[in-house]
Formats: sequence, C-alpha cells, structure tokens
Amino acid sequence: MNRKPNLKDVAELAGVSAITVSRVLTHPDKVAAKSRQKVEQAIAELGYIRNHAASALASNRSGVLAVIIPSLSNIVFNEVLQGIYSAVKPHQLQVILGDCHYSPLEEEKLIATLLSQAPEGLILTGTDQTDYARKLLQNAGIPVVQLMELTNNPIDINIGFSHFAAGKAMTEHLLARGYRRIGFLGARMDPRTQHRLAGFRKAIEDWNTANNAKNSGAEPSSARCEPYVVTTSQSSSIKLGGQLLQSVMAESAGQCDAVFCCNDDLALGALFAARQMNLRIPADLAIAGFNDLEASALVDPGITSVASPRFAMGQQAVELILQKASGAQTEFSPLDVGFSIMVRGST
Amino acid sequence: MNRKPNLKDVAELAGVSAITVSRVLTHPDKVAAKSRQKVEQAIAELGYIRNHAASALASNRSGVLAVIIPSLSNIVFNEVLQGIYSAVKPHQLQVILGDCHYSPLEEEKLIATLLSQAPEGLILTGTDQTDYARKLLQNAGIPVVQLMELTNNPIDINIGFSHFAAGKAMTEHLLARGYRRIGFLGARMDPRTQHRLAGFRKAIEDWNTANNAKNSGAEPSSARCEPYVVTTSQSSSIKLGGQLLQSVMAESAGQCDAVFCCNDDLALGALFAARQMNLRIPADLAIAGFNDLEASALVDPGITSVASPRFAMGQQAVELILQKASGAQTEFSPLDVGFSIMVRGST
DNA sequence: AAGCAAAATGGTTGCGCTAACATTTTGGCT
DNA sequence: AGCCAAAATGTTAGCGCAACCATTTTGCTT
Repeated sequence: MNRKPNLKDVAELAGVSAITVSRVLTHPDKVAAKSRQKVEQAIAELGYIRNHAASALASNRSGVLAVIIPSLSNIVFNEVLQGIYSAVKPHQLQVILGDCHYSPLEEEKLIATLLSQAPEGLILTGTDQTDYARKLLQNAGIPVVQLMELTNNPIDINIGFSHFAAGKAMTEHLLARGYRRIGFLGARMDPRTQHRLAGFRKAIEDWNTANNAKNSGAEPSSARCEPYVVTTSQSSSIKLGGQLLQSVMAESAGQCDAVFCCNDDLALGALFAARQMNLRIPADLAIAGFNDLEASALVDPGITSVASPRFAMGQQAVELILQKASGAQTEFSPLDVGFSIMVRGST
Repeated sequence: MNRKPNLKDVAELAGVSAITVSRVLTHPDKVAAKSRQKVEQAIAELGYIRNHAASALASNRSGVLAVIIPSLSNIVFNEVLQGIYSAVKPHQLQVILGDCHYSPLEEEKLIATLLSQAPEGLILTGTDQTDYARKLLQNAGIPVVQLMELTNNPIDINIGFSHFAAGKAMTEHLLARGYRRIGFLGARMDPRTQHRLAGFRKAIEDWNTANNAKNSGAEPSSARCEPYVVTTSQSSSIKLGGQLLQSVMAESAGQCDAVFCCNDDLALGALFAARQMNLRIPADLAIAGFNDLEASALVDPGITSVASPRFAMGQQAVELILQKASGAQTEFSPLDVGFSIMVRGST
C-alpha cells in the first residue's frame, strides 16, 4: 500500500471500528484502555497521521487560531506573539500568522483568507479595520480580539492601553524635568504612533495654557514650550533615529533640548548619533523612547521609555478567545492593561 | 438563513452550478466573464467565504506551508521568517509556524502535529532532527528544507552555511589582529553555537601548531595562544553578554584581550559592560560577534560580526519547496549560502 | 445468578468541496 | 446555414473524518 494510511486502515489493523480510532485521538478517556493500546500501537506501526482537513470538516472545529500583526520585523509584535504562543501551547491549537504590513487593506484581504480556515478566534493588532473587514468578522461569528490599543467601538474583545495617554505622560515627564524645547521623532506613523504624537501635543498645549495662566502678568512667550515635530513614513530603525535627530536639530537650529522618540529603535539611534555630535545626555539633550526594549536599559545612559505588558497582552488575548469560544457569554469591556514610564539616565 | 453560506447557496443566487462557483475561486480563467461576474457578485452579496477544510479534503491540496523555528524571540529567525513570508506572498499559501524552543523532542511533536495539516512543504531549522521525526518526514513525502546550517546527510533540501567555518574565520581574524588570549562567550549552546565554538577551537589549535613549527628553536609556550571558553545553557541576551564578560575576565585573571561572542546580543552586552569596566575597545579588549544585527554597526565602536543572508535563505527555502512540489525532480545538493566577516572598530 | 445502569463500541450519514468525466454552448470557418 | 473544435458548464461521486444514535459489553448490586 502506497497511499497514506487513513482511519480505516488503523481500525482494521487494530481490530476495532474507525470511530473508536477517532475517539482515541480526540477523547481518549472514552475508550477502554485495552482498545486504546491496540489502536495506539496500530497508529505507531502505520505512522498514521490524522487528516486535519477531514477532521475539521466533519467536526466543524478547525483547531486554528488566526493572528494578524502589522509587521514581522518589529520586535514589539514578536513579544506579543510569544505571549500568544505560550498561551496556546496547552491547548490543541495551531497558529496561522499573517503580516499585513501596517495596511488596513492588506489586513482586510488577510482576514478574508484566514477566515476560510474557520479559525476558532482571530487576533488583530490595532483598531483600524476597514468597514468590509468588520462586516466579515461580524458574519464569521468567532471571537475577535483587537490588541495593543483601546477603542470605544470594539468589534468584539479589546485589550490594550492608551497610546495617547502614554505619549502625554512621557511628555509631561520631560516637561517636569525642565525641558522646554522638545522634539518628537516619529517613523512610519501608524495609528498608535499618531496617538502618541497627539498625546505629546496635548501635554505641551496643556502646559502652555497652565503656564500662561500663572504668568498672566509677565510676557508669556518667554516661558512657552516649543514643540518640534519631525516625522517620516519610512519604517523605523536605529539608523533612522540618528537621521531624525539631525533633522530636528537642524529644524530647531540646535535649540532642541529633548527628543521623544516614538519607539526605542529611534531612541537608540538618537543616542548613538548624539554621542557622535558630542552632546551630553541628558545635560545637553534628553532622550525618551517607547516600548522599553532590553537594550534601552543597558546602554549608558539608560533610555527612559514606556513599558507595556506585551507578552501578557498576547496571553490574555488567547485566554479570552478561548473563554468566549467555550460559551462563556460574558461581555468584555475594553481591557486597559496600562503602561509605565521607566525613568532612566537619558532624561 | 443563519448558517454560513456555502458554495451551493452562491451557485443558486448566481444561477449557475456549484462547480462553476468553485472554478471562479480556483481557476477563474476557465469561466466565462459573464458567469464569473454573476458569481462574484453573489459571493460579495452573501459574504461567502470558502471552507478551506472541505476544499483541502476534496482537492488533496492544503495550501499550507509549515515552518518550525527554534525560538520566536531570537531576531535571527525572525529575519528568516520575513524571507519566507516575502516568498510565500505571491502564492496561495498560508504559513503555519511552530516554535520548538531549541528542543528536538518538541520539534518532533510539532512535526507530527503540523504534518496533519498535510502541508505542501516543511521548513525546519538546523539538522538535528530525531530519528522518528526523520521517519515521519520520509513517509510524508513532501519537500522538506533544513535551513541555516549544512549537513552531509540531509533529509531532503538543505540550505545554510558552515558555522564551523564562520567561527574559525572569525577567530583567525582575531589572531591576525594580534590577539592571543581570546575568550569565547557562548549562550544556549545549540548545535550551531557549538559548531562556532568548534571552529574557534580549531583556529587556535591550528595557529598554535603553525606557530610551534615556526619557533621550533625558541621556547614555544611564550607564543602560545590561550583560549578561554565560558558557556552557559541560559538563553542569550544583552545583559548576559555583560555577565559572561565578567566571568571570562575573572577566569583569565584579566588577561583576556579579545572575546568572540556566539552572537551579537552577547557582544553588545560585552561592549556595554566593557565600557563600564573602563576597558578601551579594541585597545584593551577586542569584541567580535555573530549575526551582524543592525545595532552592531551603529554602536561606537562598531562590532565586528559574521553576516549571513538570512532573509534570502528564507526566500530560497520557499522557492525550492515550490519548485519541488510542482514536480521538478531535480536533486538539490546542499546549498551553501556562505557568510562574511564584517570588520568594524571593535577589533 | 439475574438484573441493570453505565461504559464501550459500532453503523450510518453527511460535512463542503472539487476531480473526473459528460454534456452543452459558443464562435469561427467553409 | 451548417459544421466542428474549443470553450464553458454541469453531473456524479467521494475525499477522511466525527456526530448522532443504536447496540453491545462490562461491572456492579441484590
């Protein structure tokens, strides 16, 4: 026999019926130890491997979890993925991963493709899905998680934190440290980066307002905080951080005394470049980042950054999907996992 | 109607037969434009999504590519993955990714699981599969790629480079630069790392032999090159690099004048730690790494490292699998993609 | 030993789709 | 108009498995 063995072949060899073999594979406790042993031996002997497609078709359960991330190369999503994999492991689940390259349209296509696998659940990054994608997901009737950021209008389950609040908090930290000519270095400018930038602007606006009120008598302009915003649609890298630092220095005529980088890659690049420009950190220039990568804590000076529980978010996404899939009809309100500012030498 | 629409529903709405709808999805050029249009409209109207399981079962083609990497967290495999995804994109293929945590046994289990999806091909990392895994793969009859390193006894397709040669070449570079008390810092010690270490040892042994021959008259010991090897089974990180540097300094009583780190994470950590120890790089201490991460080129001084075409390897793996799957019965001999030593300031 | 509930096992059927073959329609030619 | 090959479409059957329900066996109690 040259074709691959199937259930029936195993059943014949083991001297039982096909359905018993099937049960050994899916509900081993429903089968007497003796039969189970015979079946297991037959499986080993034939090198039998269950046909997942047939199983999924007959049982209407795919055992697949679909995940779409915006970028494989960004280590941030990698950590989320690790959380997802760690949570998936004890369950009989395969992960199908798609990379939508930060494009909602690609994401839409991917969703359509991945839904054809009839996944048990779907994990998306961010909250900017197209209308058609939302419709597809509604029709699919499976648990969907929007991860990383929060929205008032979730498709289903929503886990994340406010990038606006984080951006604002970090900027307030810089203001509190006395920096007044603060640059924002932004790359790729995906929605979350834009929220961080919005938080940055809000913090400065608020500060200027408050400051004007205080110094209502004096000339206000002298105490105003001046933001310098340099952004690019290029994707982020360490090298780019250095280039953007030069841009902001040029734009501010060297006045810039602090930069808030939209992520730690840029921040590291800015740090390396600042050293070459003979800027003392943080005396001449403060550097703040986002994501709290390992390197940020270990360079000298350490880079102040925003930490968030990425691994845990991934885990939680899987857990809530499984909860929901197993019938728990609890409503999940958006789950804010928060963030924290890791203050280090760079500010 | 509450259940999900199927092919027949679409066919009825479009006024054609089910098989025509199926053809629109798989061989659109075999269907007249008029019918195709009707079908496409019906699909859109119903929000129809093909049942992949049924399709796979009936057609005996899964449209799935299985990939197993040893670690999600190691950026090296991430880059390979990116190559895989880029090559997969133009084809109708989904990637199912497994993480075996550097364990051949986990890998074996994963292989069994992933094979149940009847993938069109399988990409593995390294060449250390268990015997049972090899047997499973032989039975499966699908193209298999062993990636990253080379072997004389490949399961099927083999793409990679010699980590032994790379380790040897880097050590020879250090010797050529005049360093004589060279440390090897190794973490996790997976097979590839061990080959690098073997190359390191061989280079030093060769050098000592040659040197003895030359100085046969003089006392040989004074000119001997002394290796210091510090390894740990812990997984690699920047922080660990600093700790291992301290270990090797302690072990060598401060005599060590160069360290060859088994990867750039360790090398970065060693660099940061060396600065804090007030060692001048490369005057007091040379640092060499492996993998040529982006940061290695941008820190100051840049870290000398071994570069390899990881992205291209991933791409090539997919392409060879597809070639083989489409019937090209060409035999592939192990494909050596080579490596190059990126010499930078740290040595 | 008889009776019975529970556990174990089996037969039938259909999941949704596509391969293979069969049939119909189309369009170009004389 | 009539013919014919090629293109388009349809019919039938079955992929391998698990749900459902039916039947048999087991192991316990009286």
